[in-house]
Amino acid sequence: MRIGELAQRTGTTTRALRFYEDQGLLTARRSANGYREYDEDDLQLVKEILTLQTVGLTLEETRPFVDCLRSGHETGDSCASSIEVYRRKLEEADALLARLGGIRGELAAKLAGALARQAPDPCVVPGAPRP
Amino acid sequence: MRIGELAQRTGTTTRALRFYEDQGLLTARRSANGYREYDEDDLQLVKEILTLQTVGLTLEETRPFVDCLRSGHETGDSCASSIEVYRRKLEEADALLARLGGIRGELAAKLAGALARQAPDPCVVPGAPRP
DNA sequence: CCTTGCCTTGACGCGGACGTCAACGTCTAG
DNA sequence: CTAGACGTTGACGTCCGCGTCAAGGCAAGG
Repeated sequence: MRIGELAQRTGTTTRALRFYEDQGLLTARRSANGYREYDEDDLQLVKEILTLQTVGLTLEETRPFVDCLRSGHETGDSCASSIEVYRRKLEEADALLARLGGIRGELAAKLAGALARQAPDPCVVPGAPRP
Repeated sequence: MRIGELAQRTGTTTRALRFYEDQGLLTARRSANGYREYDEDDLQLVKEILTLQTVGLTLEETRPFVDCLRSGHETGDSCASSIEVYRRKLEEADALLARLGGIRGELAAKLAGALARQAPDPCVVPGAPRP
């Protein structure tokens, strides 16, 4: 298949696919007229990349998975380096969750403080009919 | 005080302060030689900006707080528009936490799956002495 | 006088993942 | 023959919050 079809079947854009090629993640045979030609393996590879993107991996981080698929494994995460990336990203996610949770708390506190200052009466819920 | 001192007392850089000025968040009087001159109000204003940054607001989103301080209020969050920003960011944080939690779960599942495929024997912990 | 350290403006760089445009070749249907 | 849909490469734009020069002016100490 050509690039347009691959883009459509994977739900991405031709621009993205060419970009992946630039980054060395995707390679393409060329037909006589210079058009890129892809097969089912490429389809799987792109799907893998896109799936990994949705769970927060950068393109660089998908490289081990791509290499793993290229070296004949059935899944991209059959190799130790891929699993290592999973571990790292899991740690990153946990760290981010912790930070974000803290931030959420600070935000909530700031909001509460501002509301308290705005309406210093603690017994009346906002939306009082008469000032 | 001049820009270097302001930067030092707020824990930021002169470059950042000039950038804030570019964005219209900070204004400075000029002394005879063209140097920027700041007062204590500016110090508070910059501190407010930096604090808001740490809780995830973009510079653009700090603008209501800055305007609020400029219009004479004691705190930047004394105005309705600032409070509205708090609310929005709180919602954003919650949405992000939810997404990130989901992602974390997917990552954990992928890792577990990969490990299971790697060592199909569920009774032996990794690190077996003999293959 | 010279050096040092502060200040000025302006302009480009970065990371990430593409979008968008230019300017063109190619294939297919009518 | 021509229009339209597809493909090609290359290069610059986007967002954000500055960092990092470059190329100087200004003030104070020795």
